[in-house]
Amino acid sequence: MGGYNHREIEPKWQNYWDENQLHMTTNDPSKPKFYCLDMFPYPSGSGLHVGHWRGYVLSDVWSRYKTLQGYQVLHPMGWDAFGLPAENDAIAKGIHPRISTERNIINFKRQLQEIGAMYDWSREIDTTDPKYYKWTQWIFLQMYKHGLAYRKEMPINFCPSCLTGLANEEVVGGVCERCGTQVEKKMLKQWMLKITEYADRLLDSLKTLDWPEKVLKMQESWIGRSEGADVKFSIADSTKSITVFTTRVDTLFGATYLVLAPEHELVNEITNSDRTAAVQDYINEALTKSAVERMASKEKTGVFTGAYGINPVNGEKIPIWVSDYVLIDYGSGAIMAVPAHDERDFEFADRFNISIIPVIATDDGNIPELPYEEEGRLINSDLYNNLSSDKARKVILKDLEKKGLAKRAVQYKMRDWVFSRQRYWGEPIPIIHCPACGEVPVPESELPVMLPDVENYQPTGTGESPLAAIDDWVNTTCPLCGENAKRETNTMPQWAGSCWYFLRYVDPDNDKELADPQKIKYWTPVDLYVGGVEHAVLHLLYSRFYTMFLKDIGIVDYEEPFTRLFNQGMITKDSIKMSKSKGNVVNPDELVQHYGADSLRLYELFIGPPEVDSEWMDSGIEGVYRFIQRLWNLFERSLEQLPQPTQESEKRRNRLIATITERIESFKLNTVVSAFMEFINDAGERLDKKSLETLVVLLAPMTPHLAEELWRKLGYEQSVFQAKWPKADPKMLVVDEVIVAVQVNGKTRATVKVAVDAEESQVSDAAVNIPSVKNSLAGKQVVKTIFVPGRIINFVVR
RNA sequence: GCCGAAGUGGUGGAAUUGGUAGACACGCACGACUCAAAAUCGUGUGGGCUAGCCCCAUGAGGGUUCGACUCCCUCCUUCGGCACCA
Repeated sequence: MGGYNHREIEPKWQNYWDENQLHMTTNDPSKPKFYCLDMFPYPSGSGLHVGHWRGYVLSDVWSRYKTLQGYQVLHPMGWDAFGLPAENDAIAKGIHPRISTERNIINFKRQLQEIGAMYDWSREIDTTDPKYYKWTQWIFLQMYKHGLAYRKEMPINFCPSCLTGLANEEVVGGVCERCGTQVEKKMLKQWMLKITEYADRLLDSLKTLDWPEKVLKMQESWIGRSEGADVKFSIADSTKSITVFTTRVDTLFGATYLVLAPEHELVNEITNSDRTAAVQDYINEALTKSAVERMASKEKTGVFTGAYGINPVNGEKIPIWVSDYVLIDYGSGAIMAVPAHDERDFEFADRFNISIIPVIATDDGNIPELPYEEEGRLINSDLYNNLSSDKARKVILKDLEKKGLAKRAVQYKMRDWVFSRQRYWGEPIPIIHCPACGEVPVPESELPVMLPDVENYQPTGTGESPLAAIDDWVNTTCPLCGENAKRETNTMPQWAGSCWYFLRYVDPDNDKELADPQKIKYWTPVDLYVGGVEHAVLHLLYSRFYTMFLKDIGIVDYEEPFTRLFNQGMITKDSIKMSKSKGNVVNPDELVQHYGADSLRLYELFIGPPEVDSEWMDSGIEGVYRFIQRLWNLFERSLEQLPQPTQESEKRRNRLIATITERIESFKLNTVVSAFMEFINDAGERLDKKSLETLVVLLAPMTPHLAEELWRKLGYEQSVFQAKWPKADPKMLVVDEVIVAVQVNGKTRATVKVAVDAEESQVSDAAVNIPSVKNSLAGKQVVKTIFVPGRIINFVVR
């Protein structure tokens, strides 16, 4: 007999699991499978803090729970190891990113092993391993061959600090998501992935996902589908025309001017000669402004081109302006402006004295205050007057369609994905540029295109990556004609490796294909995906896109990679996110040392509802540590002299099974812990053997080391994870006595203990005799009695 | 500005087809053990007063209901997302 000593038992069982390979994924096709995946981390130099652990504990609890339920569980871990921090480190200290990455991985792995997580390390993957990125490049080639990867000269978001182009998704509020520097627009020839081709599929199949509402909403609004029409405005005294996209065809009669984005290709062509100087000045100014400056300017700016368009519904001549409030990369880069019914147009028209014609009245026929953006009834619209907005849209569109002046159109906010980075530490894009043959994909047999060593990691900032300086790597021969050619020197973004990694875990060493089709079929898609909500759009959208593409080329047979998603909340300290720079990081290593991994695991669960942010309190872990000790002592006491099970203990035991199972299933893991605490508090001096056994198995997913130790104390020779998750006997869950609340006019005056199936009259008789109830009823007349069996009885009195 | 989530003791939180608000834990107080402390164990702990068979109380105000943390309306605060997307 001795006190609870985690320092002894935790290493012991970790070694045991290791030696007996208990965390290796089994291969028994007769069993149902469960694929439980963590978002793999970027192995940073700062190591893991208790906030990171929350998700890992959660997924581990589920993996162990499913194992106990007889599932064959795949629970792997790996490294999303390409990325800027390692590269910036390399620039600053001259350490090769591979060296620092390897060092960081060792530390991460040690920490993960210390929580006792049941990862199958034989399946560990690393996105920077050529054996892995060979397939990242392979997927790119397939996309290229299917016309989904293309190169385009375009103004992209460029971070002057990271010296690389960024995807739209990586720009948050006009600044670089990574370093917070204001991004600039820069014309660069970029590799793009045609994610917009999948826009509708990405939107539609959101419906099929068991994901947090919030994430679904974010993806939906990111994709930003809107339905409307392309309407053609011919240009007066010209053969050209301007097409605009609008969702409000019903307001066409109110269109009093047109606006082109400064970058619009027709601007120069249509500008009147006497306006050329003014227009040029305006464009030059607009183009040098950053995105932030463009948005920040309070006042609308613009310039008249001197040209006029013809409104297709009434033949009116309306002026054509240029303004930077129209975006070149949405719709056609041109709009029809309806100042009466659009706030932005109103502001602009007001400033430049352009006429404002209301064409929508409220449903009761009043002309509302302008700008009025709601729908209503048409006015000033010729033969369409009096139609509702909805009806008018259909009719006007139909009439214009007949004349070939409009057609139904759909636009998305989502843009194609800027896929190239001018950085070193990423997957080389497997393309060769040949003066004669043009872009030539590297033959699949020559993959991977290895990332060469360089002497200088410094980005050039010229639109070329540091790879461009390595002549013997860049210079190669064309796979088609054999003549001298050059390699593509851009690399892929960090997201590339994480788009498909869930597939690689099922067959990580395969060098013939991405993964064995049988294994893909058996294990994927992922049943439960656990990670932070910060990836709600970026990673999860890209990964869904990749999966749909892989379905189209026959690699997988489903559209969605992650059936169920769970976002764990952040753990804060002093109400702010933990970070090294804020100096508020709680290091798990010391806590493991002091309280043990089981206590830390338990506190990570107990701290609060797993999906919401929770504040870290050092005293909190004390509480669960004490609980574990009380539990341990209860075991020791009980084993000295085991009592026999009683009807009462059996009921409590079965109720515990039901409660714990239900709460794990519904992810109420904080209340799982409190259920155990209540059980122990009610247990009395000793527990019978059956109760102890049940308790140990139920605890095993949460506190695996402790459970394994106690399982041996109960006389078992095998791992507790070979045991079966118990099932509650429904007969034992029925209660025969309940406490019923007695209310008078809805106020609880007393409680009364009655048989569960007691009739109203019985409860009523017992209730009215309770002094406090009697007093409340005195001198009053009971007009109504509400009786909810097993819950309340309420006397309504007057 | 638009969309969404949340607001419960000193603290973290529990309670949902509307039915005893505050489980469980932290903290605190008192007691036991001890020379003492720590640890441990036990008891108490939403607020108020006139101390009861009382009143008030789930961000504020209203509503529905026999009964509201829970449903509806208005507002406040905090957090998250989007933001000149036509």
